[in-house]
Formats: sequence, C-alpha cells, structure tokens
Amino acid sequence: MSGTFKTKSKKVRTRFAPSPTGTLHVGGLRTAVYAYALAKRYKGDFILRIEDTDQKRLVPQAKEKLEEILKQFSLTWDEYYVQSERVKSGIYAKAAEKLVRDGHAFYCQCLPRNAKTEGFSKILRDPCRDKNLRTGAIKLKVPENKKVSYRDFVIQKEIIWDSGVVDDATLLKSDGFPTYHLAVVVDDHDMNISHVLRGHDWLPSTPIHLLVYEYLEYDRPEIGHLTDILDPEGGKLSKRKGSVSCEAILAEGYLPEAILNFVMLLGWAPKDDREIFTLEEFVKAFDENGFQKSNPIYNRDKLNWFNGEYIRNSKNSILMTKLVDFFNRKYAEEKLEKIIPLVRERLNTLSEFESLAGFFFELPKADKKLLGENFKEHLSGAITVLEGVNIWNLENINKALMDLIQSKNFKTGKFFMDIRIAITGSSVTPPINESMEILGKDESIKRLSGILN
RNA sequence: GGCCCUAUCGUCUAAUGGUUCAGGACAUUGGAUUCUCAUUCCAAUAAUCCGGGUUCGAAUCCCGGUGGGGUCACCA
Repeated sequence: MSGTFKTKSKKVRTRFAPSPTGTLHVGGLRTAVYAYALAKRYKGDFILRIEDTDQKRLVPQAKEKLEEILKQFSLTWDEYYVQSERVKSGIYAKAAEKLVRDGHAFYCQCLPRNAKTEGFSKILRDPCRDKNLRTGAIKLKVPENKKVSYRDFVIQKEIIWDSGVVDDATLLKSDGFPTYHLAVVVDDHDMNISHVLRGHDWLPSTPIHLLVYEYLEYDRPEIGHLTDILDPEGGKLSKRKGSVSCEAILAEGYLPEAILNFVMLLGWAPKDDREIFTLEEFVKAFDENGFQKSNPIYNRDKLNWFNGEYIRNSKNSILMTKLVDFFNRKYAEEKLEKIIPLVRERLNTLSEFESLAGFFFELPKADKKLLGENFKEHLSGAITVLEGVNIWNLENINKALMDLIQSKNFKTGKFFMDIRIAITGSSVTPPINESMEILGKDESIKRLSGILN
C-alpha cells in the first residue's frame, strides 16, 4: 500500500461535518464512526465541525441534539468548530477573493438558478464572467480541457473528470456566506484535516473541490467516499419506511452499542469472521482497506439480533440501569432486579419489556378464549395447593403444582398454559412459576381466582 | 438524459489469479432441550448478474451489455 496512513510527519486528523438541518441518521452515524475509528486507529484527532452556512435551512436545536446523540454513542471529539462563527473572521471571503484576483473565480449577478426550471441535460455556464463586476456571488471559473483527478482511499481507485463536465459552482453567496464547496476546502485545510471521509453523494462535486485546492495552493488531504445505505424497498434510506434517525431508533429501545456495532459492519468488514465489536475494539481492528464499494441495504433483522446479543450479554445491573432510564424510572428497581433474570433472554429491545413483563405491575385483562377446556379444574386445583404453600418460594411452588399434576393426571402443558393465562393474560411469558414467586402468594392466588369468578 | 460509483447466498459479508464442489453471520426451514415464548445446541436450504476476452488456471484482471445507486442549486 501507499503508506499514506503511516506517515509520521502528518498526524491523522478526521472530521465529522454534519449540517444542523435535522436529526442524525444512521448513515451519518456510520460516517462518524468510521471517521472516528480512522483517527483513533492512528492516535489522531477526531473533529466535529458544524456546517451551518445555509442560514435558511437551520433547524433550531438541531446542533445541540446532534452533539448530544454523538455523545450517547461515545463518539467524542477532540476539537469543535461552527462554520457560521468562522464567517466573521473573513477566512472564506479572503479565499474567494484570492481566487478572483488570480483569475480562477468571478463575480456573478445572475439570478440563482433552479434545477427544476432549468432542465437537466446541458452543462450550464454562467454568462457573466465579467472582470469588472465586484458584487454578487463568487463562482469558480472552471478551465476548459483540464483533467481533474484524485485517488479515492475508500474506493481505492483513481477517479478522473474532464473539466468540461464540471460546473462553475458558486463558492461565496451574495450574503457573504460560503457554500459547502468553498467552506469544506478552506476549513479542511485550516484545520489540518488529513483524511476527508464523507458520503457518496459528494463524489460528483469532488472535482470542484480539487480545483479549489489547486487554485488556493493547498495540499490536498486524502479523500474517501463512503457507500450509501439503501432502503430495503429501494433507493436511499428514507424516513417513511421505518425510523432511520438515531433518535428514533434509540427511542424504540435499541442500545447505542448495538446500533454502533450494526452500522460498523454495513460497508466495512474485518478479515476474520468477527462480528461483535465495542467502539474501542473496532478502533483497534479497523483498517481503511476493508471498505465495501457497493451500497449495503439497511437490514432490520440484523440490528434486532445485535440488540438482543447486547441485551443478553449485559450484566443484570447494567440492564437495570438501561431499563430504568428507558422507562423514565417508571418501574421500581427492587422489582426490576427480580424480573430481569426472567426476561433478559427474551428481550430484543428495551421497549419489549413492557409487553413481556407488564403483568408484574398491573393486573392484566385475561382473554378467556385463550383458556383450555379444563381450565376450571386446573385453576381451582392450583389455588387449593398454592394456598397450602407456607413458604412461598420457587421450590415449594414447583412441588405443589407438580404433585397436583401427577395426582390429577393433568396434561402438564395444558395445565401451565391455563395458569399462565390467568396470571399474565398472555400465552407468551417468562417462566410461570418463577413469575408467581415474584408476584407473591396473595397476588397469584387473587389472579387465579379472578378468572373463576 | 450527461457525468460518476458499483455488482458473491433473500440480507451483511469473507476470499486481493491456484490450499474454494466459494467460508461466516442474520433471516428462513427442520431437529434437540422445554410449562408457553425465548435462550442454547445441531442440521439443512441458499450466491460469484450476462456475454466476450487475457491466462495452464478467473469470483478475482480487461472489454461490452444489463441491473443497482448517486449527482447535475447563491442546499449541504
């Protein structure tokens, strides 16, 4: 390999540069994880840069929310910048003016064009490359017949354009704010970013950036474009088919570690068959040659599996903390402590706790249709023997019930199913004798008799 | 439509010209355990998009199709 990544002279510095126009998506999260891992793998810096140069699209609190979510995923940054705050320094305007001075950009007063009214097939050149203009927007003056190229470190291939297909992109808007094309180049240079890692959607505008790098006489960072995560129904991942915002997925009861592990492996894979990675382990295992080049599909089943794995592998105490937080302290810890061992292997998401263990807290409405034909015999028998249990523990409950089954010749499965329905209201539950032990003698018997009355 | 990226089981992927009747995981199906459901364990089904080359040998390299995706704003 080229050795680009092992250079001792240059520290690896990556950045995650979201625009605060909405919530963080799983795709954005994945980009952030890779950028983070790349930096940390080489003991470098991970930088968060808020790209908020479009004042019209700002969403209140989006920035704060973004930061909070990144923290939830333990993606902590070493440095932090906000582009709009940097505009005042004049750094972007100076760069744009230099380009004009050097003949690589021009002022333009054309009305902003609109892709929808303009048609799409022709290459659009602005007609007003007028040397004398000093107002309006500043646009890149793209040369004719020039080959523009770079080697993409994700795609691992040289990508070449003819300048004829590159647009005279706007660099500085007439409101004085830079567009992405200028800001990204100026900032990545100013912040000493060594590796630009971003979404595939930026690939087509890369030649613009390449030209700007050249004209500003900047050293170019390594550039890599990640695949897009696709929707199972086709096209880029979208909101309407299930939640893809990190916030929403978290709210459904998925654990940050599981989500992280899931997105890590959407487009990157280790050389061995390992699948479970904490963030720290991922950083160690990560290498920039393992990227997939074609777009992966967002696969909910695998996420569910990861989440189940993480729940099952959590210590009971940790799982309790997570449940307490997730349900906003709705459930008492003492009770949770007893219930968790019964449900931990049955939970794929935290939210499922409610349907699986809700009966511990609230008397369920039993659907009598679920009961077997011998339910009266079963329940009254159970009540009788359970009344006789003086020390209410699992062993005694088991014995009382098993003796009953044997003496009355009940079908074990049918018997317990009737008990289950009466106690929990559901046919899918944790082990029923253990559940009754937790519920207590009085409550258990109360529920059993409730059905008979 | 122009430009660009891409193509291994249904899905995520391994294999970087030869230890491969293509390996792992999820999902699916069957079985074992079991008071339900899970967990756990075992097993099965299942892929190199198509067509040409190059080579003794191709999933791997080249070309052409086709499919998928992206992009073409004073948005990022």
